[in-house]
Amino acid sequence: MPIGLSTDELKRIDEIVASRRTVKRGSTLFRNGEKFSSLYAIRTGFFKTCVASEDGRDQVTGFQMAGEIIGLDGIVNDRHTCDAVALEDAEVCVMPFERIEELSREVTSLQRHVHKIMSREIVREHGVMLLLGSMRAEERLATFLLNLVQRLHARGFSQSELILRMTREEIGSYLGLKLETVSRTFSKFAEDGIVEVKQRHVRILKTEALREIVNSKAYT
Amino acid sequence: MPIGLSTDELKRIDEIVASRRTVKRGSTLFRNGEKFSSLYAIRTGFFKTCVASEDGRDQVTGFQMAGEIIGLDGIVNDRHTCDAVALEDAEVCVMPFERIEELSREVTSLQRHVHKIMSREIVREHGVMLLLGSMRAEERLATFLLNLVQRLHARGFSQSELILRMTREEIGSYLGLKLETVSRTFSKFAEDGIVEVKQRHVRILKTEALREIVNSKAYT
DNA sequence: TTATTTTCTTGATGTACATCAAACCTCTTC
DNA sequence: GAAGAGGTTTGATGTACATCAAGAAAATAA
Repeated sequence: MPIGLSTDELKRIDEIVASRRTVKRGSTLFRNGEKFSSLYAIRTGFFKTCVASEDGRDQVTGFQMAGEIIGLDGIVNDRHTCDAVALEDAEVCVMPFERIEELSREVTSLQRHVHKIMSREIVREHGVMLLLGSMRAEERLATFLLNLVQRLHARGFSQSELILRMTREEIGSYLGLKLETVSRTFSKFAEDGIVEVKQRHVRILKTEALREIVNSKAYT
Repeated sequence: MPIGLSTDELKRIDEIVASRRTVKRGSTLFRNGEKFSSLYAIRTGFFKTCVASEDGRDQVTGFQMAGEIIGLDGIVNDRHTCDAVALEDAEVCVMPFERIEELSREVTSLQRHVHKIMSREIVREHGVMLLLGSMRAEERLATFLLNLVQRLHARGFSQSELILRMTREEIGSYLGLKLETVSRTFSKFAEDGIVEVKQRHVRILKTEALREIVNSKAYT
């Protein structure tokens, strides 16, 4: 979280965290319809967020990892509008939103930070809309892999190796594809020598090739 | 904008508006890459926002009408990441973001309001992701029409009649479809007696039928 | 360990939508 | 008014992905 704050400011921001909470793999941090009270900063673990339509359709709206904030959806209506499910055992910091608002009235840099987090999420979703609205299966999966590995790398993990914490079906839901298509596209990438895939373990052999796939002029 | 504020608070919020700006049909309010400085409240007119990928693909991320706020995308990086184009002559209130932040440090209700606006946009985009990720063409167009007419109705317009301010291609981009598919789907709805379509003029004859299409159990 | 479930892969087939193409309509501009 | 451009409709055809299905591999439980 920290970005050029004085030690005093940092201390105050620490006060935001009311408590910690652990979430077992497979259980939810919050659920659609539940009362909103806090934002959550992920300390460890991996989450997915998903929305459901009235008729039971499901859409994964994002995957979140350590250092990222979830719960922003709840602010508008004081109720959460999606589910946050832990894909591996996780620990989060509980940050009561009231306290965030209170403190960000006093600490300008925190106020700015909160705004940026929300704006970042809006921009991220623009990217997903672009992906869902105009990309082909290979481009979607390539984009997904590059994004994931980039975020992991920023956290000190490998640039080329990653373990997927989600199923093919969850990847498919996020990318607007069926799990079979996700699987086939992985196989295609493997055949082409772009990645090595062994179940959830993925090794990227040719990052550049993935980038080219993303920027392929195909599909005007 | 107003929601249970004291007259004093309202007066202060008025101070936010630095100026008004008119945007001619077809020209941009802001553009990807431009320096971010202000949010804009639409007074009159109709906008689309769109993002572009590096390889020139285009995706309409939303259509905005009177009373709605655009520009939130610019907050993260101090630069806009999408284009806002007027689809008809428009007038907006220019609200310097610095001033918004300043004032929302003092006026709690404004702070809350700003947070809600951003959260609402996040939730809206979740809905679009669901649409793009899991709906068929008819469901997408039905959802689109219902959403548009509902927002217009909230502004005092008809529940059943509307004039589209955007082309079939722009609708298609927003819905992840080609313009031909949008056109065909309109024709299909017309054949089924659900709507009357004459170019940009649309009259909804059976709102309920549209709702059923949206909630069709088809496509698990 | 074995049993059971969940997840993943791969093949055969089907379909919704894209693409290509031509004609028509509407609005603008001169 | 004529001429042109942009937008829309509709048909014929193609294709990317979904669906259906079956078997293999892991993960989890007994």
